[in-house]
Amino acid sequence: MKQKSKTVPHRVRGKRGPRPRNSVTLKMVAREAGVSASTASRIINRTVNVSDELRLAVEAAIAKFKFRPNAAARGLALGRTLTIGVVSQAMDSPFYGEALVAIERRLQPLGYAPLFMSGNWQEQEEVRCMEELVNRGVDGIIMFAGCLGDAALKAYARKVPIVVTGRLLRTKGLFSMQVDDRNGAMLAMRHLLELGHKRIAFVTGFVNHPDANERLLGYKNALAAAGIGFDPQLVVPGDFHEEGGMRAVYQLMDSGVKFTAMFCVNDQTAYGACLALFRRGLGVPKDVSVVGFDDLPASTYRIPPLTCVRQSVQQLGECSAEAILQLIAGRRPQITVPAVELVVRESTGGVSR
Amino acid sequence: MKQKSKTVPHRVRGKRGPRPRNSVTLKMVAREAGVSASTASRIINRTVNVSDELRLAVEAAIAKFKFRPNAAARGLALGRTLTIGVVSQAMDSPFYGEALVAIERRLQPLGYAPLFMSGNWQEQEEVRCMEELVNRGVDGIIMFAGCLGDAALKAYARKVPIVVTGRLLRTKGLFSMQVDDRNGAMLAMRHLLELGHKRIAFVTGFVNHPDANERLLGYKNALAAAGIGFDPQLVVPGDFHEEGGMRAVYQLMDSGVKFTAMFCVNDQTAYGACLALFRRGLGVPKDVSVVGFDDLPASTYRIPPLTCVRQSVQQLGECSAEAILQLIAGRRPQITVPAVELVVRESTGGVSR
DNA sequence: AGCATCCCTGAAACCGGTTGCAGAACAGCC
DNA sequence: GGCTGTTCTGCAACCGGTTTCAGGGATGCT
Repeated sequence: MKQKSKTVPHRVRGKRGPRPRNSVTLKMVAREAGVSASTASRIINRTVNVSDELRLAVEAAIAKFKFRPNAAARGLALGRTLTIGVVSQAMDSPFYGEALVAIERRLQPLGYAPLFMSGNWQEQEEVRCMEELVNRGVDGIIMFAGCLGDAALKAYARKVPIVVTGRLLRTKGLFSMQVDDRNGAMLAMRHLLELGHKRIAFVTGFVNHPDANERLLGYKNALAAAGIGFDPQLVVPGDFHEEGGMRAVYQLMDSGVKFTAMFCVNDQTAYGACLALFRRGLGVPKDVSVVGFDDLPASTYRIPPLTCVRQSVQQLGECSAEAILQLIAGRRPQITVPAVELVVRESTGGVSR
Repeated sequence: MKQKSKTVPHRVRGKRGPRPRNSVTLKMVAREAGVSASTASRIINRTVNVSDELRLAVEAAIAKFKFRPNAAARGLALGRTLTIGVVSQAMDSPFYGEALVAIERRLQPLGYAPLFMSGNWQEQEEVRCMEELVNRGVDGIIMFAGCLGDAALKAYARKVPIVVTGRLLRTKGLFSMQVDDRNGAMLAMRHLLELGHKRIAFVTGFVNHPDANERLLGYKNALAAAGIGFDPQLVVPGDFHEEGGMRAVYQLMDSGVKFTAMFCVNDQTAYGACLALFRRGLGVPKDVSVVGFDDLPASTYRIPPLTCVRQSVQQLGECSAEAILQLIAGRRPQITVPAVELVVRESTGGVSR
């Protein structure tokens, strides 16, 4: 009768794998040092005390082979990948660049690496990013704004810690932070009002974008506080980019509305607005004062340098990195959101006509 | 006598691991579908033909559980992580942003995700990035410029495919591409010369930066071709940023050298130069013509819009992504480096004084 | 019927780490 | 010496996939 071979162990494969594995493994280091892999691992991670002799031997072997533990294996064993997913909307936007750098800098000394992905302001793409990040087993996710629904976000938060900006949300495993857009807008408006402007246009962003809405609210509040009536004709749509700013100016001027100042939903919009004014022969701030929002690095070097509301994107990045770390550590983040402030430069002046 | 317990199998641990593993595993899917993990794996990867019945069962189970394979485990088993490391110098630089987006877009449909890290123009940091990326087992690395030595780069290329820009190097597993800086500089200079400028300043970058050197060479060649003597006083150092451009203008003007046009090593330098000229009461292009290099998105919206040499950073990103994919596939990349071209806008004009 | 093939499928080895458990070595104390 | 405690170390299980190998069933051919 043929014997069942169930219990016969497999022959060890001679060589395998689609690609040559030329990297140094823990086992090789351990053998070189004359210890077992477990001991070597413990020495590397300082999990327990080990005799000096062995420790030195292992360290020597590590140095000799330039051994660096395989991140995938470690991630698999530990259930942590030392990776933080970061979903921004467009990495080429000067707005996000700063934040990403700040995150990277904060994370790097702790061994964490950021994995950046772009949502491009499309819910579907944001979902793709989130799924991908979860599959890759990131230890946490930082999400900048975005159109993903609150409910979906909360669902993800049950699988992995999440820090989100641009909205306020309370759930376990999620921390949200929002800059004070409304207050920022009021700072800008108060500045223009103090300069004597009464006809102030507002170039907004996409319809229903929360940031834009908040800033519009600040615009209205400031007008009301100054006793100036709200004129819907002075509010025109933009797209958060230069093009939108240009179109907005053309639309305003073509409609015949009078205005002596503009408050733009963000700096890029202001850049476009300035160019359109220039094209129509109007000077900034001689004929029209312009205020932006963000304080991008480039704003300092515009001609003229742009007056704007500063929200420190760098600080925002630092804070979100800090928050995700605390969330991962199981603590509830104690973070103060960076304040907005007005930076007066040379794109604003008194009323001249 | 006490029996040796070597052969007694360990008791299965009840629960372990520092964090709860709440994710769906292949095994769960397989059990649900009534097949083994091996079969499920094969179905997912389409490794072999499987009866329709089983395939449908497995697909149903996957859908039911929303199963997505754990990337770390897959990476460990396959030896590939579907991750491409990208070392840029500063992610907040508008220059790199575009390239990164292009890379992401090219890689995404293939399941690859880019892992971005910043070298900050420091050899030591670049080494850190490379080490980290290698440890993480990325399938390939794209490196933008940088100060890492050629020898070191070649050494890394023996462990992982590398695409590098900004230098020319030939080794196995490495592909390099360089935009034609010299030719670009000559385009810019020819334009200024044709406008009648004879006293043209050049604001360079860091000393010994290869790009800056190449562009300086183009500057000299163009002058020589036009029969104009080279005046070292017209060449001043910058730093590739706005600040450097400003300092350069001040230095030029304070030294009393006469010039009617400036060629700047990159757009950001030109922005700074324009601002400094503005500060000193000089108009662009009325008093001084300015040409940049890069054609950053912002250049279109400067006042006046900047004339510059365009190197399509986006194309550069696409090409490098394409190249690394081909390299990973074991082919030698067939890539044509994007050409440089002159984009004439409004920061250049005829000589007025 | 007898035998070689081919197609599917599952058990188990393997990727490269971490870690629970037990055993060895050694010290301290009665 | 005998016994208890520490401290250190190694075996082997485990993370969650992929893949080799062998075996069972169906089929083709003589």
